[in-house]
Amino acid sequence: MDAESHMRIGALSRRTGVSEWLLRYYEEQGLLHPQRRPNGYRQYRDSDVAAVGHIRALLAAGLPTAVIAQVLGCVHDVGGRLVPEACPGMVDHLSRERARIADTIAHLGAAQRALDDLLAALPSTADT
DNA sequence: ATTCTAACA
DNA sequence: TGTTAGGA
Repeated sequence: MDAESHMRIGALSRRTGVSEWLLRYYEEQGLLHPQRRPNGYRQYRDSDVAAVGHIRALLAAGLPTAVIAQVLGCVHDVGGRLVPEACPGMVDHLSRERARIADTIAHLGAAQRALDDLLAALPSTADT
């Protein structure tokens, strides 16, 4: 019932929907560490399919690749779930990152309201 | 056919 | 980013 436990870049690309180009980029950034075959081809493990999913999730969270590399090293995959593992400060670091984003949103909201006030006070636009 | 690295218009 | 060259 087990699918191929190893695959080359093309197969991983199809299984994840992530381009080969991006897959190589992830490796450059230290997010994936495929083994190499004698011929130099990258050999990915079945678990890399899930790993790519995690990478995309972390990327969607706005984390820089350097941080993602750290996080991946502090996490243990249990049935698709990311479980923190012996890396004190990681969850805290992520929480502070979250707080920083909330702060940025607050500032943007204030800027938006200020612009709304400005626009409301401006003469109506009647061009033609 | 597939992948690899490197380099270019 | 893409693409192409030149190999293995």
